Amino acid sequence: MSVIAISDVLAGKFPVDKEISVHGWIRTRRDSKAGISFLAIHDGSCFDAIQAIAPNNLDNYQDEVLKLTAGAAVKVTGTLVESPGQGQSFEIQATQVEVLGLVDDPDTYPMAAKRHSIEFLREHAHLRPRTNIGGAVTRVRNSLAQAVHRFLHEKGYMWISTPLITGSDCEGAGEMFRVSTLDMENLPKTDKGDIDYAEDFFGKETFLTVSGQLNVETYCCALSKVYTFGPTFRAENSNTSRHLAEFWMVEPEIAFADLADAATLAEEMLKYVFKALLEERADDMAFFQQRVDKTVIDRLNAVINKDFVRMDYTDAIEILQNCGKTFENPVSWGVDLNSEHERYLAEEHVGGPVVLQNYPKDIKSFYMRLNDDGKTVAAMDILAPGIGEIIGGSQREERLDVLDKRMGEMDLDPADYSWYRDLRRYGTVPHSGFGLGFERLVAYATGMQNVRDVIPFPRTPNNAAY
RNA sequence: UCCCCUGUAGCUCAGCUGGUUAGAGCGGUGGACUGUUAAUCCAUGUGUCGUCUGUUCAAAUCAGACCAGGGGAGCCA
Repeated sequence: MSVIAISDVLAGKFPVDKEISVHGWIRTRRDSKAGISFLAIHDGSCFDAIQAIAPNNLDNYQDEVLKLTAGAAVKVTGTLVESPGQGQSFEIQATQVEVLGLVDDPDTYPMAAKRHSIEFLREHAHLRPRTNIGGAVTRVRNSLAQAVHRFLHEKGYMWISTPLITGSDCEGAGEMFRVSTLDMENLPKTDKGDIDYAEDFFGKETFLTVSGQLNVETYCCALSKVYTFGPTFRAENSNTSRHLAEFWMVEPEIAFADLADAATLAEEMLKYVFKALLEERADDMAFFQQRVDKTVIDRLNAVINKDFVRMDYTDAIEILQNCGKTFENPVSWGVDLNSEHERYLAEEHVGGPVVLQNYPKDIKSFYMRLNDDGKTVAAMDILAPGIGEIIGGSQREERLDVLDKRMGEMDLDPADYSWYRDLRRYGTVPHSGFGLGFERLVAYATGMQNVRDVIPFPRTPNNAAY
């Protein structure tokens, strides 16, 4: 039989006075001496639970219905009716309440019908999705992911499945996790006494990817408009509310495009996905507005309706130097901006997302295109109020001689990048792209303060439970 | 990795200038009441006081180490 979603029932997609069945988990049970019990049942399909009325003449009323507690699983069959009570439009007059699974110890069931701290929920990641906040985050995350794919698909971008296991130890974006099948208790050694990775699964050292960018550039230089959207891994010892060891990243790559094209695509994408979110998940967003961040909906609407400010790094330095504020870290041309600087620019000076671009070459990666001034590269960061850097991107260096020179300056061995260099040897073209940290996007869109609470099973230093 | 804060009942916390049987709210359980909305009212509290070591006649309370969580910083997405 097909299972009916509670979201469809509450949306009025089923005729009243007809029999239906719903499946789900009990949120609360309230008993009335009028001879009925009220069951609030949720199935995750929407924010709201549906109310079922269980009369005390059900066969299993005493033995089972009265034992239902938060978290128990049920199938309820009955007549869909318009609710005479306040707070819901429809409810089910149950003729049958089938108990699929009770909670064996309600006293210690972690997700009791009460407020919990966000940290407590995080430590019960397997039960967290049953809560209002866990369900809402999950639905918003899904809505945003689908909107990202839809937006890029409609724009003609092709989704490229770049590898998670990489043989290049030089992706240049942080510490990497090693992938190996060697016996760590008994490592094979070469004559020189080093670990012999020729004995390893791939016959060489391999790692989990820190970015799909270098790989997706190869497909960009063949299919023109491409993107990756998948997990990435960084073995950095980062303990912040903005970093994960395993996180998801959206990385579009556009051929025949400059930095401004990439910034435009990023801006259009953010506007598109936030608009889709507000339309698709009004119920969840109302919850976040009420309980998590009073400004979240206004903030998203501001992003949708305002043009992003674009600002050169050089101008940003001037603004920071002349703003009259004293920063812990002094500002001068050539320094990398700190959180406090980025926050001032996005939150106070602009009051919205800002595209910072054309950074000094010395603080950016080798593959970013050198500008004509010889001092800066065509790189951009999009800074969002409250969360900081949400997007990082650049125009890629397409000139082989300049690329080689930059690699030389940064002590990188061109031999390690032979296939990447080939793209510049065989029909090279200007191209640009960016990376969007998906968890940061979800955090920004919900008002959640910590990316660990917007990914189902967060991976952070010392934490890989579940 | 660095700085700061925290770790007491299923959960959120109080207690901590060391001193008899460690408390409250919520949850749960029992009852009352009610077409109820995490309802209301009454009753119900034996928990390695994060772990280990030390100081002391005496440690939840003081000290040290360690572990865990949070906030900030750095790295970045």
